[in-house]
Amino acid sequence: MEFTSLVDTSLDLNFRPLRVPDGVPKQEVESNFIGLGIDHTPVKDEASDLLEELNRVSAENKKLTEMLTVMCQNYNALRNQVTEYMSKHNTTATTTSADDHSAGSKKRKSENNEILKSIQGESSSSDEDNSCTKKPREEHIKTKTTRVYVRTEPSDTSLIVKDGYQWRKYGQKVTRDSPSPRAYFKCSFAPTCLVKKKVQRSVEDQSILVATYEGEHNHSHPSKMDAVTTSPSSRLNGKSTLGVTASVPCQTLNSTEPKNMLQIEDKKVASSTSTSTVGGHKRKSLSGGADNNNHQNRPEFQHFLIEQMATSLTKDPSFQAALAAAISGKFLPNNHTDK
DNA sequence: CGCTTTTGACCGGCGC
DNA sequence: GCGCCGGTCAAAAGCG
Repeated sequence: MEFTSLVDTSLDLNFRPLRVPDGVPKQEVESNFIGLGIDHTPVKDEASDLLEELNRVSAENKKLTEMLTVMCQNYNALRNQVTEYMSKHNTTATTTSADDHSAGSKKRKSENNEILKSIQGESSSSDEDNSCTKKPREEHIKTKTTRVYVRTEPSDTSLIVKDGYQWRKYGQKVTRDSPSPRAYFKCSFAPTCLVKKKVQRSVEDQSILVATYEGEHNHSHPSKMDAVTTSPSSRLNGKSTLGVTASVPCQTLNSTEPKNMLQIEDKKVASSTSTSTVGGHKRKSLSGGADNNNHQNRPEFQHFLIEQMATSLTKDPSFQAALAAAISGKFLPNNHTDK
């Protein structure tokens, strides 16, 4: 992505509420009413003003929705660039995800193949994404696998990753890959939702939870449907909070603790990415965008990048709402109904 | 009482 | 064919 698009990402958020949208000047609207022969009694004037205000707000709402969509896309691009930038500034970025799994003594062949596929692109189900293949299996359900790394408190021994969705734990196993058990979750928000989640502690850093999401939610994010009340499962543990909607094209981060989110590794787009390890944790770097290295290495750009990210977050209404909820919950624990 | 979590049993795939 | 292993099931326990 181009550098200029980064500017658009957050600057568009600084919308002016009183701005007349869609290039319809306010006075033109007024003249339209005049042209329709609307009587200019005070009551009618007030009604027309309200109508005009309603139209303006509706149009503005529509435009904001579009802006939010663009912002999501730009945010993803920005995040990828940051990830790439960080990976290039870490000389320890040498190992791949396959190395990550090689902690276990003996590796099963299929597992290695799966890892290899995940690096190269995707498992057989998403090989159809390559336009060069013409297999009739394109109607198969594409199981989208997303991996999320979440840093938790060292004292937190639970395997709960709070992402806003409702999960029901249906199993726990101790695998050979890691001494810590692996927890299996199913999405319990919608009975028809078949999304599964595996949560396991990182081998290198026990304070990092590795959540692997399989499938896509066929429902909207619960936090979007009810931003105030939290799900029962999400109330259980508020230590590692993040929001990831892997099912939507743009991964929306409604995180109240953005620093907890270390990485989102989306296997579906892994064909254009390569995984590497930064500081013991895997990082994703895009294969493209290397021509931006020069200005990305400059401190000005770093500062600008940080400012842009901060601006994007602080201007984001959802982030503000989440932050307010988090703060009110932190300082006023008895203020909100907990049950 | 209903939902969630726990946990041992079971199943199927894979390697030898 | 056997054993290992990851994933899933389901009954029991826990919890609000």
